[in-house]
Amino acid sequence: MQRQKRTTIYDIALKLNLAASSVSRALSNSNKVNAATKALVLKTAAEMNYQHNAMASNLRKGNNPTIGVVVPRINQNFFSNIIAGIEEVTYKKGYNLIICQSNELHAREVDCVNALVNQHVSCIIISIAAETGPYEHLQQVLDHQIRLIQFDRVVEELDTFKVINNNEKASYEAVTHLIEQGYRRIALLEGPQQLDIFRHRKEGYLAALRKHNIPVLEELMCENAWTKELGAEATAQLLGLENPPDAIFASTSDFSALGVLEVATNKGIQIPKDLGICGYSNEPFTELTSPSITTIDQYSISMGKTIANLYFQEMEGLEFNVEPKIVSIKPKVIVRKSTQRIPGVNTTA
Amino acid sequence: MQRQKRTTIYDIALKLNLAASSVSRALSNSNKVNAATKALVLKTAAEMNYQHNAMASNLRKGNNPTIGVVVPRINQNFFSNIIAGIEEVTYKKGYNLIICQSNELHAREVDCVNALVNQHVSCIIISIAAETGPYEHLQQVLDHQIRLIQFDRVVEELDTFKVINNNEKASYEAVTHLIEQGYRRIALLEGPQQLDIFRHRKEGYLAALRKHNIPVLEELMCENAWTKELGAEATAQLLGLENPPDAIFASTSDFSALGVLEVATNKGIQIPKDLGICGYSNEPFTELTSPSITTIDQYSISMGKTIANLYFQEMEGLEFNVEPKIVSIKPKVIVRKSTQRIPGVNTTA
DNA sequence: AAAAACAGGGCAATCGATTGCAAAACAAAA
DNA sequence: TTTTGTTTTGCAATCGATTGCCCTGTTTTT
Repeated sequence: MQRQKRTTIYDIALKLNLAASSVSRALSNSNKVNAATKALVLKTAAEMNYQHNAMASNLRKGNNPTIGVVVPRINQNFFSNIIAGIEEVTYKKGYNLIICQSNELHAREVDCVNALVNQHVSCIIISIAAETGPYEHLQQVLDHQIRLIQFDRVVEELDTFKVINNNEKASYEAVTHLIEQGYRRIALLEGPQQLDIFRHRKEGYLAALRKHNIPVLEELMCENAWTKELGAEATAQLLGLENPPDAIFASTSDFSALGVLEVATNKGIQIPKDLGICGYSNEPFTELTSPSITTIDQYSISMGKTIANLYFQEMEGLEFNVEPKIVSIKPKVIVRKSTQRIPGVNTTA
Repeated sequence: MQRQKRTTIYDIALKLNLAASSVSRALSNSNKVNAATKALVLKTAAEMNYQHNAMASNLRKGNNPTIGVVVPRINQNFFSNIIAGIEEVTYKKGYNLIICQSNELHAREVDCVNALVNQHVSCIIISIAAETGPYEHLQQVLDHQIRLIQFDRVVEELDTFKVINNNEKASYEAVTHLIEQGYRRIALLEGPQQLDIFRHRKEGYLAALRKHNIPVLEELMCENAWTKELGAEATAQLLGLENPPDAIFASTSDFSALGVLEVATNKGIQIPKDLGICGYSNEPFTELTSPSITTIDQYSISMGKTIANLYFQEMEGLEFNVEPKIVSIKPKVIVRKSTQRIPGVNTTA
């Protein structure tokens, strides 16, 4: 494969009998070059089909206006919204976005992070995989003076910028809403407890129960029910109890809640009358099920923007050793039919 | 901001009293360097926290193992699945993925493409924006010897590799299914006709009607009904006709079909008995509505893989001027309740 | 008219890794 | 011991753009 050489500033310089430095200055619109020359260079560059070589430029300038993003799955509503939000901001700043997915695997996450460090990106934005492991790779990022922002699922011990949802608070409010609707035996579907977000959601659940003097029952808490299938399984089990729950809070995801809904519906259980269901994430489909599912919106697109802005406002070009900020976003409970037993009463917006 | 210098191969060379070239060879596992030295270099590199500089390397080697992807919207199910599929393949090949979204705007698409050309990416994968315009920017890509793969929404005139869905065929089959179910006055919700995909879908619709000797009625074809809102509007209008349709094929998207469903349901129309509804894309929610919506699956994740494989199998490292291939994928009609009037009869799978 | 300020442009080093070629070191063959 | 062959290593150019410094005219100031 013999690709013909691209036009470089030297080619332009040669043609115009100029020095490459002048061409470079003309192209970067420096004021150290005559307006006429500038125009000539620009014109010639266009004619010769010149394209700026970002690799060479970045190498010389020692910085790469690129941000790397590592998420568990690109095609998950929450994450693709986050990415869209980030892109919206980085695009305006002329930054590129390199995207990787860990597929929830720790080894792959490490791989992705290393590739990004090799690229000398300016910043790495990450939400860690469910399969956690040592976090040396993240420490490495910092050691290499690359900015690091963790979001949603974070390694708490690691002292970095973070953008998180106040999962505990959201969870607390969701459960409070259930209680206000008269539910008393509220089951919890938990996610993998090695992830902080799921621990926090559980804490919110427990806090709400305690606050209202409702006993916490071990039998009503199901570990690792974070897919539709696992949610369905857990539900089948819960509904088979001698004293089944009157509400299920699928704190893991709306998919899990969907599993709950299907099993319950198949059993002929009336929702919300006999069983309340609350999910998490405000996936688009929650509005469309029958009944529609109460859930928690995480403002994912705007969260993505917040993350990117954090970089540009607090980190770009500034000292490396500033005190990391932690931004906490309060998610919002979206009340829908799956939990509305008492028509008039609504939870706090 | 004074960031301390990163370790380079020169630093390692200095420390070990070697030449940089040897260090480079050791790190790239060349067989032109002694095993002992190799081990020593590797060890020292690790100790000194060395990280390979991809920018310098790519510059020297004159290639950038990176693929750029431009899509209208990152957070649209179809596209995020495509991206996930592409990533799956490129990750294994050690390629990076730069993602941009055009937001359906032509100017922004041009911007994104230019940025990718500047980066000297190896390949650009694109699905064009709804707001079309001149396609010089794509011609430019080819002029710069960068591989170009168009997918889904393509500029037909442009002679490049393409991965497309056989929209006409899919559409034909969907309408045929409607006819088999006894629907006779089938309305069509069209998308922007400057996009080839929507033209093809319309052709499939027309072909199916003709094939079954069903008259084509202008009043049953609605232009530009490709969002939920527009779909709803169009439906309201259609159902107000003296002779309303008995089925609506929302060839634009499932969102549009959702609009149809809502309006029809609100009017108390029985689905599928009095009105059949068919969407396009197999969005996850189509399974969840009541009734569930018949739609067309585009195998998006596997399509993403196909696209990436096309690059690696047909283009990477090969001659630039090979005859572009066009891969056509046949989407599949997913029959659900919104069109099943006759329980037994099913369409071809 | 001499001095100072400034505009415009060129020279050459630099960013960090790679690689063709040459040199050195060592082993094997004559 | 000399010659030939094979490893191993070093030298220096290269990829393409940027930038500090210097040089040459021209304009402004005194």
